[in-house]
Amino acid sequence: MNSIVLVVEDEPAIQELIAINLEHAGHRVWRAGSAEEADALVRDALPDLVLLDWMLPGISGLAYARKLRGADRTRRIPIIMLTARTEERDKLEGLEGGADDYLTKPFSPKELLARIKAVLRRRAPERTDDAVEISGLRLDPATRLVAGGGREITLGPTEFRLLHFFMTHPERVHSRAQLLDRVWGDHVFVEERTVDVHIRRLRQALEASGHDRLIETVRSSGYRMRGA
Amino acid sequence: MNSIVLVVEDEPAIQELIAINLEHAGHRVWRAGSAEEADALVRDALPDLVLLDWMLPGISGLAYARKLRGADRTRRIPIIMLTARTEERDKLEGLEGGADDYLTKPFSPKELLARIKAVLRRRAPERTDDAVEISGLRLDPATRLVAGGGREITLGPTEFRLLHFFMTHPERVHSRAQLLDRVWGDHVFVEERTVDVHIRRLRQALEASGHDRLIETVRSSGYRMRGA
DNA sequence: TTCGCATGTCACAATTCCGTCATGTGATTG
DNA sequence: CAATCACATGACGGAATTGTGACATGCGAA
Repeated sequence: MNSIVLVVEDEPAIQELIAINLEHAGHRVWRAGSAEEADALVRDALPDLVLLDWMLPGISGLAYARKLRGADRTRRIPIIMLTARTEERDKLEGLEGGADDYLTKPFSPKELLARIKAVLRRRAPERTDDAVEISGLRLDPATRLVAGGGREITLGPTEFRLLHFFMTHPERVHSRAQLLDRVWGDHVFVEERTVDVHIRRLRQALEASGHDRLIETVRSSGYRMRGA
Repeated sequence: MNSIVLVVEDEPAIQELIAINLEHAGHRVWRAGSAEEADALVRDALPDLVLLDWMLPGISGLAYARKLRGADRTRRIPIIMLTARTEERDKLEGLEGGADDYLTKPFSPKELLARIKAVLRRRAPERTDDAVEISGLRLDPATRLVAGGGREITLGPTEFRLLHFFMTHPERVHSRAQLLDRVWGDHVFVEERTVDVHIRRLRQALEASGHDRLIETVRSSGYRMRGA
């Protein structure tokens, strides 16, 4: 797993409790006591997920969620809202604000971790280290091994991440810009054509087992991996 | 076996009983009558496992478990909780608090030892003294002997621990930071590249029997031992 | 003390990988 | 059918990463 989670919570005791549990589960934790603090952190680098308290001094959690959803750079970050209220009304409002999930205090650490895992899997499955398999092509992040029909396949670091992303997001067409963003990462300045070259290298590596046909070119749009 | 076990128990008779049993089984035992005492010991050096009484004067066992889990330095230490209660609720809470296992008083020495062994095997198999063998390469912690295809292999202390760790965690990729953490141990201020040098030394030693090929470099990630 | 071994660090060599470009190829359009 | 467009491919120089030999240090045994 091992994701970076930004915890935005003004109550120190609760922040601490959450942080401890997350760290125990192998996540990296950034802490913020307010939306303003959180924003300062986000400006530097993007977390993989945000745990956001509903009630915050200054900008409210809900408002901050809207802000994150509003900006291109942060739109994709999964958000889980924390709240003491249990009313259905709030839940709906929270989800409308753009949260991916919603947790009512008090909650058990187990539940917290389960939700995080679920949300990450839904929104960013390439960040988990579960092995993926498609049509006899198997990729295992933990061992960093790729095998096609039994035979082992060697990939460079970038091709590995690229394939991992494709396999965790099959069927969908990804533009070069999207791929650069999600495989190369935030804040990179690279020619879009570079993607083509890496696609080429990936296909070449997959040729041995015939899995290169899984990577399809969608003219004038981008690339897509076949899921079956 | 020969692990260092920290026993945190306020009742002297029980502490004594446990300590004697553990020592008889070949473990080194540190004793503490409270969480505060335990903490003083832990500050100096890390035990391999903590036996933690649920009810303690001052900071409770559960709270202390949380604290251990909260700090980077102590997060990985296996914890077994001791309690007089048998209620399921407590058990769950204890496990959530981060305990690896849970022992209800009264328990037999045999059971205690078995649980310790099981927990160590699960959380830190490199701390048990079971012999390991992979592809004709055999390492026996008890006798500190390594043999490759019949021929004996001599290793320095660090290379031995490194190989032991690899053999107890095969296939997985380990980053240099992880290796430093788990092979070099606590309180190390060592360059990451030092790992490379020891990998080199280990490979050199394994060359004689051809087992050096089991240690693979995973560019941009770390190293991995082949399991078959 | 002196010797030998183990260790950590460095500098440099050897690889591998990456991003870019030039050019080729096939599809699309007018 | 020619012009154009989008992608494929091969090559290349430089960047990044890892391998390797050498050395200083520290520690314990002789």
